[in-house]
Amino acid sequence: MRNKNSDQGKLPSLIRKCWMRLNGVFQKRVSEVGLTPDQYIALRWLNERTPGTVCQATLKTLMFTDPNNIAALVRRMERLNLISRQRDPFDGRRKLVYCTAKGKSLYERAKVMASGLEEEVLSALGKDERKEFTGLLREINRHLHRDRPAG
Amino acid sequence: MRNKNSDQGKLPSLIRKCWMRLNGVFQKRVSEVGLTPDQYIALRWLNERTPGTVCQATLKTLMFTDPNNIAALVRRMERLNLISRQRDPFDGRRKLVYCTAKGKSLYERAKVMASGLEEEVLSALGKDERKEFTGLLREINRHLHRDRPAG
DNA sequence: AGATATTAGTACCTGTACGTACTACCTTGT
DNA sequence: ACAAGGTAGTACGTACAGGTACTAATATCT
Repeated sequence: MRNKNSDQGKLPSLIRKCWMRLNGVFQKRVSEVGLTPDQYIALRWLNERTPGTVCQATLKTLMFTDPNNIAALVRRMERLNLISRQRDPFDGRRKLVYCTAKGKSLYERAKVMASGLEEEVLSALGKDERKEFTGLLREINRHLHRDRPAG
Repeated sequence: MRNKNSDQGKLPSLIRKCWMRLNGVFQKRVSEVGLTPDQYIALRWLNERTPGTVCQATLKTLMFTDPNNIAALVRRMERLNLISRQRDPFDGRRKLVYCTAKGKSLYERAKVMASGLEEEVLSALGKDERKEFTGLLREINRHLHRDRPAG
């Protein structure tokens, strides 16, 4: 039973390593065209939604993060001229986010670079294992979504 | 075939969410005794190794991160009096890291708080699914470990 | 002994995660 | 019309991830 200590905290450690490595590979790919992973993800959503329908709160939901992080991300992207922002004329609280021509150009190039990454990662697994794995991830995510202890 | 857009980039997104939520729950637990997740992990290794045998490079390896992050982590922990550092008298390059009494005390309390988290997370899965899941994670980790594209 | 390479650690930079506290705006209730 | 509550966004602080560039100490080769 006593597995020495290399297996202590197996699951958090494994998921942490998995995420960090996956993000690292992803970052290396998209950084070749001058984007970070999150910038790429944000641009992807902006290019998949009708322009003028995405505000920062929408991005927050789509990207599973905080208003906080979105604000910082969007500010950096605006500084890099990847996106532009303006107040929603129909709701003065909202700031609509628009992808610039430069943003779209980098996104299209990054898409080529990044495409196939998921396939490569999953290529470590067999056909059946892929469905099994993503299914288990979803279950854990659902479970963690409800686990709000001692908030 | 066209799954709308909610499933775009499934795997990175799923692993990201899984890691972030897991870390979030973990953080809530250990923060109740005044530690961050990484501080807890560092203290765990320090308390499992013979004192005087752990330098920052060792921690780097154990925690799967950079000298960079270790330096910052260890500096914060030293400032909080959780650990102390001194040069290895036998190798002047190394800085040995020691857990203080305060660090050990917080670690012991956090261990109680944090223990059972993995069990709770895995409780989303059945007995057989657990082994399956951790096995698949290991495979992907091994695969990503070799995937060093366009470094 | 002296030049070179390797290893441990640091400093500085950007980017991301998340907490609290705050402003600006919309909506609702009285 | 005005107060109360909810929502969108910001500012500030701390912590973590990772890049480059640098110092210091050790090891090696000549």
